[in-house]
Amino acid sequence: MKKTLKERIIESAINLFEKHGYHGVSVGQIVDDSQTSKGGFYHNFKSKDELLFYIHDLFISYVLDKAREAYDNFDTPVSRLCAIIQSFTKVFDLYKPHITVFYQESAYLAREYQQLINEKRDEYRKIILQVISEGQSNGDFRSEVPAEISTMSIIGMINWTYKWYKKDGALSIDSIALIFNDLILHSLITEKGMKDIAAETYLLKSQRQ
Amino acid sequence: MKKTLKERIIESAINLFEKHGYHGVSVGQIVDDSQTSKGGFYHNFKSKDELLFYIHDLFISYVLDKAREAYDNFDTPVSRLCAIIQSFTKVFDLYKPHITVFYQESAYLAREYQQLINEKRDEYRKIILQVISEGQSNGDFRSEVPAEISTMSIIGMINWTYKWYKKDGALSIDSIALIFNDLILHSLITEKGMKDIAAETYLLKSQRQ
DNA sequence: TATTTGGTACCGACCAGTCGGTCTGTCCTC
DNA sequence: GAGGACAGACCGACTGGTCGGTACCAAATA
Repeated sequence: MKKTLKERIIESAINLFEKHGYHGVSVGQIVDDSQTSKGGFYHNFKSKDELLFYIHDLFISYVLDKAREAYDNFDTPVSRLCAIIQSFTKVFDLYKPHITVFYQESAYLAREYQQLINEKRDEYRKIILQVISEGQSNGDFRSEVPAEISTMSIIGMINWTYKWYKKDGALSIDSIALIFNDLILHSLITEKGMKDIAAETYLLKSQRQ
Repeated sequence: MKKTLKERIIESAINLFEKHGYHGVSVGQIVDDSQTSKGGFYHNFKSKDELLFYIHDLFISYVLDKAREAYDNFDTPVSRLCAIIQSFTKVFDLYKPHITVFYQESAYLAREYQQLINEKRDEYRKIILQVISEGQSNGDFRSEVPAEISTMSIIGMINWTYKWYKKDGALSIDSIALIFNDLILHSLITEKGMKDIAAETYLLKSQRQ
């Protein structure tokens, strides 16, 4: 199937935005890169602002779906959390430019769009919070740490990946996801949680024992 | 001591940039807010770019100093790491607007300035990497996890604070710093490390045992 | 002491260029 | 022949930066 003009514009925009930032790229440049015209652009988008929104929405909607899926497909806090971490981390192979734009340029979203995005972002956060809270209730996760802070720590730790991850780097995104699982589980889990379920399957094997 | 015009300009700029982003604020607005003129501005700064650099440098230099200090004042991996985490986290009370600008707008730094900033940022990262590596060598930290990833995870987790931390929120920055210590230590430390030193002093007390 | 000099800090009207966005027109399809 | 998809010349607003000028102060001169 041939790419529509709209898709071509979005693709050009994402790549240019990732490199030079939203304000570092003019509509004229996007139009050149996607081989169209001002007319073609404004036929498909109400404004440059709306284009920025599209890019945001593309990513956050995808990642939110994945999180819901992960939640539904598993039934313990540990397995759910790990599934979410895995899916979240793996998104970087596919959506790194989107993510970069998402976190660098979201301040420039028009108010109306910002709200729509924030709702989805909050819902995403709530899913993680929910999983951690459930884990604290059933004793799998330590209760000394406020679930809100754990949630933000996890999100921060994974999101930050966009600052350093290279697709052709030494570590694949899958191994990075495993490491994140290991780090996060170690920081949250109780002794009970460790025995309770097959948590070891989510941990890296030690070379030392 | 009276504030110099340069200081006033920087202060205005930081606050405006935090709210509206670098590109959302014109030199004219900065000039109005700091009660000066275009002339006054360009007498103190070569360009708007240079002003952005100043703000970046202010923050990264401070935080780098603090990390060196933390390293020098302690002599075990665990205590050093915790001191760095503490000092890093506490910076948010003082420099949150700087940090916001630092991470949202660094893409727009001119190449020449970007390099200067990157050098300091890399040095900072190296200090943390060094501490973790030393801990892995002496057996305090687990060796299953690559030190590079642990480093980036820590940095990401703490940096992300700028997205959600509110000065008048439920948790003080000091308690947040303690929680970070707890989470990070749990994720890195070995059983030996736990016994070896008084690592408990850095962990939150459980309510359950 | 009174006056000149020179340098620094600052002022604000102004400019050239760029940007997002519009509008009229053309082609192509149904 | 009507309506959607796109082309591209064009516009007004605004931006970063300039430049001739002023206010002020300390040192030099008389």
